[in-house]
Amino acid sequence: MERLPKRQRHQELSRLIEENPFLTDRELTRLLKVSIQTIRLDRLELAIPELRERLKMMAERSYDPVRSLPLHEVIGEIVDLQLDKSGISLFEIREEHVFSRSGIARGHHVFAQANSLAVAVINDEIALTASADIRFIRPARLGEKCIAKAYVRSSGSQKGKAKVEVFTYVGDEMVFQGNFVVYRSRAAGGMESEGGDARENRD
Amino acid sequence: MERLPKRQRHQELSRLIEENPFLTDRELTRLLKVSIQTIRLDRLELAIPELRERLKMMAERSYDPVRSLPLHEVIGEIVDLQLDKSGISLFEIREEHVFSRSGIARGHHVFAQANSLAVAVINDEIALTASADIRFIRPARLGEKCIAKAYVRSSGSQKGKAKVEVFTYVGDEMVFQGNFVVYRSRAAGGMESEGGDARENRD
DNA sequence: TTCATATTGATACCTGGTGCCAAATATGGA
DNA sequence: TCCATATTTGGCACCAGGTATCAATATGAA
Repeated sequence: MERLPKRQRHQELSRLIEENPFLTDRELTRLLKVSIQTIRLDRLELAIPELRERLKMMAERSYDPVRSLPLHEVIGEIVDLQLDKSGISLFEIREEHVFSRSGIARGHHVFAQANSLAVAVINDEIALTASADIRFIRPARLGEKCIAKAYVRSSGSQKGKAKVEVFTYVGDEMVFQGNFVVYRSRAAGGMESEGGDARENRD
Repeated sequence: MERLPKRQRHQELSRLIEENPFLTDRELTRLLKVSIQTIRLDRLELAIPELRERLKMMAERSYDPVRSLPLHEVIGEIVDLQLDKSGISLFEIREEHVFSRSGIARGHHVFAQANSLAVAVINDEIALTASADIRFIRPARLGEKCIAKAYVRSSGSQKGKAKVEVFTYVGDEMVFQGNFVVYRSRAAGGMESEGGDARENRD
């Protein structure tokens, strides 16, 4: 029965569309040397939508305000949080975080994870980084999972500044260490801000 | 002649499509209470492409590997660069960078601009942030344009560590100040990396 | 009224498909 | 070899969301 050619074509078709979603069925006929009906049967079996649907999905994804604003979110996934005490977050170094030629993470991403966590761990309506003293112990590389641990060293309880120490590890190797001073305020005091902010660090 | 209704409709049409590019002409007829031909004449005059073209453009923009990985790029636009001496970059605080309730920029974005610039200003194949001592003088707010100025204080010429001082201003107010220590290396020395990286900070 | 601009209608045609049915063409096994 | 099944191809009607073009009406100002 030799089903392989068909399966191979399916693989090839999937690959082609994945690497260039802008291909029409007609263009695919030229690439795969089969009729346009076959292409369409194949797409049907593989549940690959037509060109226009693919473009629409891409447009929607890029238009989705949540997805299109990844920077807005807390960097890293917070897996443990004891307010005013400690917190842990995970962050995987992906393609978009590294220098492409070396696979080493750009420093601000590692910093962003630590900073997000330092702010999140403070139990107050407003929490803003005031200053930080940081060290990149060794580079974090593509694919590595960074575990950041934050400890509140002096909270000042209700107002003023809190000191938060953050250590980031890959496995048992420390890659980053930082001492953060975080402004905290329940009302519109401290710095020049108003509105509750600390809460949105926990979303 | 009362041309206003037409111009108003044009304005309204532009606004509607801008805020929802997924509208078909037929949906627009319902919103603007004119015939579909009028909608199409209007689009023609305003040079607004048809729905499918709009979706395709959006898909292409989001598919562009450079644009689709905004985190990968240097944060901020580098407007002046004298290698091993100084550099200036611009960065506008946008919706996606702030705490939504207060409109204050998350610290790591301001840091990212400074860090990107500190690394970019180093004229070497590899440049990685080793440590930094930073202060957030006052919060940067939505809509503000941050101007970061970096000065290389001690370059160590060929290898080792360089000190870079970065000051970020909004207008003439300083919002951030940081002292960066940047590893530099032409070969695979210094830290544990290889491959040329400094070059890609200038792309 | 008359003239110019705006708007609407109508029709043919386009791309990139879907859906369905039938025919042609492998392909493999008894 | 022949048959059954799988696979591929062809053909036709139809669809959305348009473009292009020509004609028919408003509408409003001089």
